[in-house]
Amino acid sequence: MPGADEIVERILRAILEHRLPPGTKLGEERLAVIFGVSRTQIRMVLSRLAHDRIVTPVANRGAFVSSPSVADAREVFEARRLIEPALASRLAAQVTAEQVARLRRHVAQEGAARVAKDRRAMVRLTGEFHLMLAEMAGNAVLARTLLELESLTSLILILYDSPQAAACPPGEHLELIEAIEAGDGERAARRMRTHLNHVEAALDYDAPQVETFDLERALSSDL
Amino acid sequence: MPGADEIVERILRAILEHRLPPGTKLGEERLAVIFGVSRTQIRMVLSRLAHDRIVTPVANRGAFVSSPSVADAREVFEARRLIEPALASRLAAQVTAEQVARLRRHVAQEGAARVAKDRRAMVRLTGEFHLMLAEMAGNAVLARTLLELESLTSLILILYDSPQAAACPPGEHLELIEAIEAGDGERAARRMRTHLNHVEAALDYDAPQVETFDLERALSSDL
DNA sequence: ATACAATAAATTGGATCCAAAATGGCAAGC
DNA sequence: GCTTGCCATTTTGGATCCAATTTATTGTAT
Repeated sequence: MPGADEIVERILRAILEHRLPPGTKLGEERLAVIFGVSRTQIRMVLSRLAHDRIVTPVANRGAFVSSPSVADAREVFEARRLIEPALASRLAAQVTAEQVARLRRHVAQEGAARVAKDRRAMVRLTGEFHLMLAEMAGNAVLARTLLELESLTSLILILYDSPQAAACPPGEHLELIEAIEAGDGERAARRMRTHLNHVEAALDYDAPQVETFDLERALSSDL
Repeated sequence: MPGADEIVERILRAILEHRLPPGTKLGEERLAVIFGVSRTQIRMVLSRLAHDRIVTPVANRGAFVSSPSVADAREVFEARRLIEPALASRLAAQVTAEQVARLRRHVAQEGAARVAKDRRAMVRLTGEFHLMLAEMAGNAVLARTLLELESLTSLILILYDSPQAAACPPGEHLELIEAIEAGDGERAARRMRTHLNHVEAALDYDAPQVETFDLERALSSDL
């Protein structure tokens, strides 16, 4: 029987792995039996997720996985462009050989998932790469913020990414590691910035990929 | 009877105004009668605040207003140095005359509180100034993050600021506004950075002003 | 046959209740 | 007189219960 923190973790992980698309209803009783806890705990969990905008509560109707609007998406990427380049730069100044090795191993896994065409693993690993950088940079406050941003990014990708486009362009993580390993903070920051620009540029804000429950509501109000 | 969101707001405001020092016990029943709601709501509120590290839960003993460690404090200021200069720069590029007027009015209030030696108002107003900038910059995600950072800063000031030192050096907010009004993003970012450096430099990380419960725990582990 | 209305089922939102742990006071003993 | 151990009280942590709103279903009427 997991605690509230662990349940939050597992739901976030499910979102990061694209197992929970935007608009999914998170019924309290359902979750309670899934995790083997009481509804009270679940409501605690949903309250926290709602506080981080990962979940959107609708009065008397329950909590739904959020469907970030285009405006939300732009804000998330803007925030990431602020935080992550600075984080990469900081890491370049203090990175250890052991950390570089871990990053390289991780990127190797990404490559393996890519050739295996395991999209779920790919999405998870690319997301985890960014979180790994944040943890290594040694600022827990920012790492937590980035976990939130990464989760929202995951939802944004489902909504606005063209299905065949990779979550992160292939070689860019490796180039980033090289800049970090070389201790070149300026270059690392620049590469992170362009990397994030590429990810956002691959989105199509005009064509949401999934029928969001916003759409459903729009339809139902049409009757 | 306020909702959970409003109660969170009011507790955060109390922290920003230095009415809730670090280490204060937040008993559930106490809060429940204060806000005229049931304990269930309060536990929701405390759960959210704990999730943001504003409050620290101790098993079977209740929730306490957090006492950020020196390491925590450094991380908070590092995060603010990352976010706020970029925010100021962004605002400089899009600020309206009406917004500038609001900022000037706010700084005037700060000055009035200063001459009136109303420390509580001063602390609240200087904190609100930074939050106001974040809101005007038009990124809700970052504004929320900054509210969290500002609350933690408030606790840090109580713990490590020398009592007579002002929370923010007098003229710097005004200089910042001038740079923003001039549309000079580069200068605005630079001034914000030096401003935050001044605030942190005024701290004395070696001499906590209050007996934190971290200290108490250090003593009790001495027995 | 379709649309509408009424009723039944399910779900959320909130409060109350119960057990477990901790705190504080009290008495006994050193 | 001070410390130590025990018991009562308080408080947290969790689950259960109840009311209110919503959703689904069924029946009826046009």
